[in-house]
Amino acid sequence: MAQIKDVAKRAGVSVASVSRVLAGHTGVTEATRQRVLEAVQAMDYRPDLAARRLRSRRTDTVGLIVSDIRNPFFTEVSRAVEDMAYQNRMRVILCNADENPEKEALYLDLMRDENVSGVILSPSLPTLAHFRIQDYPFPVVLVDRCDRETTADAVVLDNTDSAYRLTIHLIEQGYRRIAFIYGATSATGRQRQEGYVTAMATHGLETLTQAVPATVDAARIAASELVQGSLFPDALMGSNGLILLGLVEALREARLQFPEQIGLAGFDDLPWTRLVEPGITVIAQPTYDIGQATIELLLQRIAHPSQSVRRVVLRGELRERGSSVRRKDATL
Amino acid sequence: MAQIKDVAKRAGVSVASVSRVLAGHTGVTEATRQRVLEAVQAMDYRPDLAARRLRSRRTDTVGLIVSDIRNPFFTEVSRAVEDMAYQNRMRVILCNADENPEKEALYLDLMRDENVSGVILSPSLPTLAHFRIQDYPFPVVLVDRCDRETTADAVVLDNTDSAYRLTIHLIEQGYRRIAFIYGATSATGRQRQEGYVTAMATHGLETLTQAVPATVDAARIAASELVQGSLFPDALMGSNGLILLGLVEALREARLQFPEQIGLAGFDDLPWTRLVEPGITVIAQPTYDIGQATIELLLQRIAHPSQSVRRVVLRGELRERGSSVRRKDATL
DNA sequence: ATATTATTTGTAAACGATTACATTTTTACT
DNA sequence: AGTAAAAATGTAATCGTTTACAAATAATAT
Repeated sequence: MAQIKDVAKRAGVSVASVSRVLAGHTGVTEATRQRVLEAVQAMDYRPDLAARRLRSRRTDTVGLIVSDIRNPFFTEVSRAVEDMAYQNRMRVILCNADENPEKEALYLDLMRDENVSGVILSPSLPTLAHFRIQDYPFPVVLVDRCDRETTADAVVLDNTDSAYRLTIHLIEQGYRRIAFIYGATSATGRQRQEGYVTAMATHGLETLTQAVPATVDAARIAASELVQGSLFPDALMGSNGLILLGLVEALREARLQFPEQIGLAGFDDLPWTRLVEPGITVIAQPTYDIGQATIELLLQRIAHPSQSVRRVVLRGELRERGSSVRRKDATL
Repeated sequence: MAQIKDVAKRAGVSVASVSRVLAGHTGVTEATRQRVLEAVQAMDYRPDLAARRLRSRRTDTVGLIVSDIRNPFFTEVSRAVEDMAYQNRMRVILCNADENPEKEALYLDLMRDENVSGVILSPSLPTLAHFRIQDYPFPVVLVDRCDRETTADAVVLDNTDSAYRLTIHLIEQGYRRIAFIYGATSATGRQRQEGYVTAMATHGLETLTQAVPATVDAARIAASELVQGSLFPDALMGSNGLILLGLVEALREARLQFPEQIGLAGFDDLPWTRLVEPGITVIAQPTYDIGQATIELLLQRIAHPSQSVRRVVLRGELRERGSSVRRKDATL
């Protein structure tokens, strides 16, 4: 492999000049720039990243720690982050924490070892509770999950508002005993639950909430018990795509038709929500935008470490489908 | 930050000894080992990875270049790869090529720059056609996609066989004019098409195939034309999960009920295939296993660069559901 | 006890870039 | 033309490890 000194020799300049040209620095004459570029081309020279990183003490790498890569929300966020990162000549190290605080800690340690320029993190609830930005030697931008207490850059959905609007929609459609099943491991689930509670309160309705681990199976089991128990909800809401999936499974098992026998709505406009007849009413998240906004915020923060803390809140969009149409016996 | 010389000083040994202990080398007495470990602990010493990589010329990093991260198949494969890699103290750089050969080339270059220990690649068709393992300075293991010509380690489904079995299943259920819609960008789609063709041939049936870009929309449009055209297929098959999704959308648009008016089957047992009444018959891929087998193969190859080329073929599992039940007018 | 070998330790030279600083060349101005 | 200032270039130190090699110590055989 060609080294910088070989390139320098061929171009008839010093290694410093080669380095300067490649770094895009000014203070190098156009003539030498051309000769260097030509030599680089001719020898197919590629700088050794390890050497560069050692000397420059920068890695131009960002870490992306997602809670659960199987959740399509995070898949799409990752895609956006990756696209933008590589466009900005940054590398991405992707880690999947599986909603496990220990894994999160492990990966955050790893990011320190890798000396990354910054990290994007969607923290589990325990991690978020203890999270202090100053504990880390790199900028951190939270995505999808944060709370009022944490002072860190973040990009999130308007969780409480969206849940509020979704709940109001159900109420307006005539549902009264609406049950809210939400993921207990994330701040997001909680905030959506708050929006639901607020909406129910404004109409003087009794709340019926159930926290579960954020998995399809857990949601299915919880929903099964709910619909077969003595509480008789007339509608179910799920706080995210996985949970919503579990709810549908439970309704299928219980042979309950929606919206005829029970209403249904939830978060995340996944492809299948349109296919399950007559379609499921959801709050759609602008997932790609969220990812894009997050990496942009991180890059800004890296460029300007002392700029004030920012929180970007994106609005969810209500998509009405058949699962929540007005009840025949509605009495508003 | 503490450096190795600080640790050495505190432990009262040379830097070489510290390095040896940390590398897990033999030839160091238990007493010094303890003192070093103690000092490392006390000072919270973390070796500088850039320096280590520069000197040792190894990165302990593998690259994972997937064709489309939105495809749940690759999500699950990534998960497995990541799990296993970190268990073996390896890092993973994940790249999403979006079925774009140029992006693939770009990322493969990047892998070279990063001096990775090895790469896992699911190549697009053009890349696969030109692929020669000796063009790369690192081991490459193909996943999901390879053909008879390429001599590289690979982990794949028994695509042709699975498609054959799935087609035979439909034929046995009484379907005759079966159309096969498959992704044109991957070897996988083609091989599955072959299996379909073979199965049709053994029963003397006419084939009806349609190659499309591997997206939901492309599949939907192609299927719409098919079912509304003059060819009158009595069943549709999709070569993967995204395409299958497009088929379902097309049938919904055309208001065609399955299996009553048209049969349906495809690849990938995605969560929603159970939910769309009465369930869709699919070939389930052992996705996590595939990922696991792939990274294991890569690690082996890294450890033994000259071992003979291996191809691991995993068997797909036919899951019969309502979308392919026997036609009333079946005349076998 | 001494010679020989095996083991453990230490010293110093890499690894391949970036960059501070010194030096040379060019430009601008009197 | 001569000088000061600015710009371009080059030299060599540096980043923090690993590891080849030399040196010291311990173990074994005579």
